[in-house]
Amino acid sequence: MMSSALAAHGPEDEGADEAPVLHASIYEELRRRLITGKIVPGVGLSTRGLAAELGVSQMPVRDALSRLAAEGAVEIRSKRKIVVPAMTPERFDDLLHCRMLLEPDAAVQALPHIGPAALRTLREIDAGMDIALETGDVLAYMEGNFSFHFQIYRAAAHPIQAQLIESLWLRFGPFMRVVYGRFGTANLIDQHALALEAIEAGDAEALRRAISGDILDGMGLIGRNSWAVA
Amino acid sequence: MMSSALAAHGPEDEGADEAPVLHASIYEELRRRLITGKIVPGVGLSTRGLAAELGVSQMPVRDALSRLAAEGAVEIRSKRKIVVPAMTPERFDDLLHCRMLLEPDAAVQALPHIGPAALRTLREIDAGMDIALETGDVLAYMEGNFSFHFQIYRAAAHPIQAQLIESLWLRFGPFMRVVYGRFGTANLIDQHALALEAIEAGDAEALRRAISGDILDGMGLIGRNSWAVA
DNA sequence: ATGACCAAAATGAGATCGCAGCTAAGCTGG
DNA sequence: CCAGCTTAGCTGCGATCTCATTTTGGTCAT
Repeated sequence: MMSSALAAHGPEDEGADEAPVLHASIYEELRRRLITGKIVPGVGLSTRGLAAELGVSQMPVRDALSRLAAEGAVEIRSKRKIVVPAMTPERFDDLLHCRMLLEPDAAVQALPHIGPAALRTLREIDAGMDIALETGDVLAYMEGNFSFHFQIYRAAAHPIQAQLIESLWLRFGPFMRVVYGRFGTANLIDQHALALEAIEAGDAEALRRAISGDILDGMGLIGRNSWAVA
Repeated sequence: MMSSALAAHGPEDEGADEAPVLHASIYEELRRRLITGKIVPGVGLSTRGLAAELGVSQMPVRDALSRLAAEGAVEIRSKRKIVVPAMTPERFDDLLHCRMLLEPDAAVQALPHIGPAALRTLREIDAGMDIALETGDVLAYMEGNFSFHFQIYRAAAHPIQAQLIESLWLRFGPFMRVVYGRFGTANLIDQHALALEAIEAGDAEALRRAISGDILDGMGLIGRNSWAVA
């Protein structure tokens, strides 16, 4: 049962030795579910439940959840409860603030390292997102969005910075899923076109503005008023 | 045997329920050792060894190491080795870059929330650091430095940002220990005085400059040439 | 009908055991 | 005496079991 889910074993950050470690696979799978919003805030995760669902024992699940807890993606509340933290206005501000600090800069740092091949990949991802927008496929849109941004960020020679940004996405992914699910993806503009132009032109400042705009647009869409979801 | 080490159970980030969870204690203990540089890069950690040393079984140690690995503090070499990653010029640049992005801003954000009591605490910490500098107590100096910075950062209402910064300190702590141990602490100037003045005056820009200067001074001391340590 | 309380199910944490892989010491054959 | 191989001891990973505690559902008293 788990084979299908874990087969999509996303590219590892460190391209080192790829040992088929089970807990790493579980971690990747859960991380994917969080970033793409397959797991929404408030749901209770249980080691036994996930273990049964993925066909392994509790142990790898525990390791994976432990890692996710360290990254703030899940919260091991008091005792006997592991939940995806609910979004609050303060938390949202915090996340948005950090994103604005790290992501535009990461894009600018990456700019010199984006070659023609990477640019082509970016265009493909963007095209896929357009389709997802039209068909209203929220999951595909979020996956594409993630791929687009990190295709850029990972091009920079700053893996730690990229990792920090990832941990941010891990935290707001579940929440954005809820937002998109409520508002739909119809209103979303394709902010990536500006970024692509800036990359092609090699214009660092334009790229910075494009990424900043994308972040503010995507997260600003929420309006700071709709916190009923918890 | 572990009781003495684990008794110093640093204040948890989330001031929630303080459940005496064993793996959390182990995590705190190891984290403290890393930030204060008690564990130097390159040493091989083993779950069984640490478990025996701390008087627990492998499991809590595994959880703790798993968390630390997630934060990049330790590296689980796919085959049978857990090590503290060695510092490289690229890694160092990456870390320094991230610090400069996050920390000065965090200090500025925190400025309005630093009351008289917190300021007094900061002065006490600074005084302790002066003593540590004179006596050449590297460990006390690093502990004080950590306390000083995070007393500021944690005052801001941005726990996520503070957590990101912590993960950065976790990564360069072991390395700085080696550097201080080699160069001594005699050359270190007390950059914190400027920060204290800025805080007292409520001058955001001065505080930003002070923190930036402190980071560049402390890490720039290395000179980018002394990478023989591995 | 409602609220308090108790017991059973469920959960996370920890311990113990077994496994596969690597390392290094020790042995054997030349 | 040295080169090459074998083997025994670590290693981290995963499974299974136990336990204390929390949660929850149902029941009984008011």
